[in-house]
Amino acid sequence: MFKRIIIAEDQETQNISLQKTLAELGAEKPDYVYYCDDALTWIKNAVKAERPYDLLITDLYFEEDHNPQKIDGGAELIKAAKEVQPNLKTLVFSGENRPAVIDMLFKEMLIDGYVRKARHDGQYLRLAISAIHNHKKYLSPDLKQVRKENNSHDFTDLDIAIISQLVDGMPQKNIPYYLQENNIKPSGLSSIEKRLNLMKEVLGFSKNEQLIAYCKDIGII
Amino acid sequence: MFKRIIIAEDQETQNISLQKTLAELGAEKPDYVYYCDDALTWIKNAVKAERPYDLLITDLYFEEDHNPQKIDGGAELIKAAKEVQPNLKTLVFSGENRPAVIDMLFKEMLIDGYVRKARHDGQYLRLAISAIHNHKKYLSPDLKQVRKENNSHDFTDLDIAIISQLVDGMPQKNIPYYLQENNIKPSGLSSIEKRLNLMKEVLGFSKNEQLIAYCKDIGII
DNA sequence: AACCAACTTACGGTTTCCCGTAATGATGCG
DNA sequence: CGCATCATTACGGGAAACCGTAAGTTGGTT
Repeated sequence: MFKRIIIAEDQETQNISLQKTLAELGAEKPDYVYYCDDALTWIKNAVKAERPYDLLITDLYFEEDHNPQKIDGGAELIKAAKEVQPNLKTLVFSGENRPAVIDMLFKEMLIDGYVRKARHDGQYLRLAISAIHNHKKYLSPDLKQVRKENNSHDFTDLDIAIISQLVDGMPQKNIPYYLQENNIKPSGLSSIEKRLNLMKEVLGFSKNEQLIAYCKDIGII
Repeated sequence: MFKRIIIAEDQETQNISLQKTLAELGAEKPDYVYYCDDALTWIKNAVKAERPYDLLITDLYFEEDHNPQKIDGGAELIKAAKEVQPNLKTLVFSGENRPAVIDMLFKEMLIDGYVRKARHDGQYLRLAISAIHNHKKYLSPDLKQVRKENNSHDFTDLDIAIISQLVDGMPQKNIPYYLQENNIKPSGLSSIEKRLNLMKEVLGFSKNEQLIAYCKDIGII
């Protein structure tokens, strides 16, 4: 089993139950912090002291408070940590269930496991840690289902840019200027209209208002 | 301290940490369930056995799985539980932070406390349980801030009807027919336009899309 | 270079929305 | 009743969005 584990999780009760779950697994008492910056500091110090961590368990999203942070969330923390210690194993533990986000973590951040905060998360945490210890990847099973069900539109960067601009109050006819300035490729007004039409058609909507509400529901904005 | 507590929380790790937090408070070992229906069953049985619970701690949203439930979430559970046992104290423990939703819980469900799953939730849980034990209401402080900032518009039934229709895809010009059928008073197209303008002006918006996103954020739709 | 296919943009007519103004209706008070 | 005030509705010009079609671009193939 892992000797040295560090937990980055801002929610007090989650942090406690993570510690308890690890204890049941026979892991040594893990270190735990409530801020990303602290996590990186500890990881750096551990490397310097030649007692590096074996595993980082981190949430994705941390709430802001009166303690401003340089590192914004779990993804950035993983990136920074791997620069200090490339061989560090990483397990993400978060409520996030959007496939696009989780795919990115595995493909770009090269994380070793993802467990979603959901019904059987304790059990899956144990499986994940065991799998990672055996140099395997792990994804909690509740996410594989979501992927099948989700027969919905795949939102591209362009789609999200358009919707974000609408939500920010930009008139549709002015969005082309914004897209050009940000080097987003199709930037013509017709392309924007076509894109909006496609999204609404696929989802069975007739008005932008419906689309905005839907995007809020599934959390892409 | 409370003698008999029941916890309804589907997330395994949260459930564990709730139990641990309660144990630290000197409460007796609470009962805990992972489904709303089970919670109600236990509450009913406890009443029948004349050993009723003193406090119900529940999440708001429960994930669906292969175990279909009659009771959909924490709000319905509270309503059903109070029909069985009107004097039952209730504490909601959820990630929800939309003021409209939480206001509804206090005003309509008459809950005794709300603690948001966030940074210091363990500490606030202890304060909440203590406050409720002393027959006081409790709201975790991270939410009071949100409320102060929220210098917002007071949405009338008309406002909500208009916005709901837009979100359902009704063209603005057809909303008067809907309002007449439902006996909602000002139903002229001009009144609808004026109302939308007022809402947008107060909130500093220029487009309906912004308004929809805002209403989703604060939870009135 | 010529060609094709797919993508992107431009253009116009129509509908809807926006917004200011005016007319109508309801209510209260002397 | 007459009048004032406020809320609601009707109207019309102009702007924006919608939608189909045509023109232009790009990238790959022969």
